[in-house]
Amino acid sequence: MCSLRSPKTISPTSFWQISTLSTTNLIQDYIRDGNVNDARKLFDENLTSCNTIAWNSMITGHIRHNQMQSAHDLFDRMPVRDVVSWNTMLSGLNKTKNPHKLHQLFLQMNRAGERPNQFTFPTIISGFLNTFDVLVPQLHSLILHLGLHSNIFVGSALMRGYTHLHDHYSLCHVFDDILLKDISTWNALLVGYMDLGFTTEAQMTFNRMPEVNIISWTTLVDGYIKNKKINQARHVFDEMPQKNVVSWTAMIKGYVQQENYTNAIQLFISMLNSNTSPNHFTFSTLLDACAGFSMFLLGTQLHSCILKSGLSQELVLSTSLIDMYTKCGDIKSAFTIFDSMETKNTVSWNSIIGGCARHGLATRALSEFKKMTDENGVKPDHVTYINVLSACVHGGLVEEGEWHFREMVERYGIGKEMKHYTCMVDLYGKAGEVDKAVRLVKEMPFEPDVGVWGALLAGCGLHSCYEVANGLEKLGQNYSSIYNMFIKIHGEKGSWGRVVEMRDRVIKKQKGSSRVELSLGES
DNA sequence: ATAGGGTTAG
Repeated sequence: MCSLRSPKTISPTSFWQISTLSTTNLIQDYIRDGNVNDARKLFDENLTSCNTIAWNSMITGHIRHNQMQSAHDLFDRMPVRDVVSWNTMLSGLNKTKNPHKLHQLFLQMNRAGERPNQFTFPTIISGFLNTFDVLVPQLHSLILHLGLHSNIFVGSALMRGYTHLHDHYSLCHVFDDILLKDISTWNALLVGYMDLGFTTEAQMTFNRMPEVNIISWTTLVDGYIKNKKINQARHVFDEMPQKNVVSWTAMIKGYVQQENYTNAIQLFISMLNSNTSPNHFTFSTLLDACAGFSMFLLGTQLHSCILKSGLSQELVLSTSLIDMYTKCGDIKSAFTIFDSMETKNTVSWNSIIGGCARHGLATRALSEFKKMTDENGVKPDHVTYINVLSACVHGGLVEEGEWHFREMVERYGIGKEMKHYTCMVDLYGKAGEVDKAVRLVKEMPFEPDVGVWGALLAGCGLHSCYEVANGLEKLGQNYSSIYNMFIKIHGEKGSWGRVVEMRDRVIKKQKGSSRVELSLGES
């Protein structure tokens, strides 16, 4: 018969165990309530008696509050790490979107002899997507080796991985390997089929699913949109038993992509009428349309809606608004929003610098860039430099442009992309240094695209470099839109025979020309 | 104490 022990019979060791246990429980309670500070205080006070569970809980608490550095410090100081400690750290790194550190920690885990389990793989696979996609089959073989392939979470992660690799066969294979499938598993198959362009298979899958939820419906709608079948998407959308903000936004986005603004706006109004509140995704999508097509009035109306909705502090939305205002020609409003932002990220700075460049405010663009990097310590990315370089183009600042072109690589390790070369070619071309532009095109590690040719020829046209343009003619003949530039140059020279010849080629080749061609040479 | 599906910005 078991009875409660009297305090007298408790030995020092069990006392120790009890106090450890209650400390651990208290820490867990604090963390569950979102109170990291008190948890940490208790943890520090009882540091020597804390067990691995207490350490792990404390790490989880820091990660939940985005205190990755504190989490890392604790992890490094831990006397004993178990698989949960490693998994928790991995998921923390995954949350902060740091694939390289994630990769390193995973390798470290293996080196330390800790065997990954069913919690490890979903985290690392999702973190590896877009960066280490190639490792998916290797991870798969490790998973098979450890006998984790039938796990539902591991399987779903693998399905996403193979979708990214466009491996239709393995996608189905992994799906079949999952023993007990739930609705998320089926949804992952839907996404996979849709992303790989198998709309029929996706529809068939949807039809034979044991149950579907609003995510399955939305996946189907979005999948049809991604595969450019807007009418099918709308058909499914109309059939939906209920809709939420995500499904409305997906459908609106579909129309925006089709440049069907009438339907997009009508749908937005129906959405409001159905008592679904738009969120920042919805507004962002609509603002993007306004920015792309200079719909200033609609843009300002959306701005009012955003102010009323209380979403105006959202970083993404402020950035979309800045972009809309600069592209609609109202740089002043753009700055008003920009200056009122509490936190700014790289994209926010990019949109204001790009806005200045577009408005010909080269000096302002460059001073904002200085503020961004030197005063605020925000790291520029490849888009920042496209904007900085195009500001230099507008200002005719050749030497400054060259300097930034070098700094980009040497100081920030950003690789030179075609767009950056296009800016430099444009910069040299406009400044009359056509020879330098030609040299740059020749030493560029890419096949020049239509933008590079356009920039180069615009430079030739501007400075009447007949000889250079003529020498380039053969090279650029795959691009029909280039011919207009030749017509101008030949015309200036009075070579009317060549003009007529070119014009004939333009007519022959320019069938189905698009907006892109009209905007040649502007970037 | 740790894990997976659908819509954002240049």
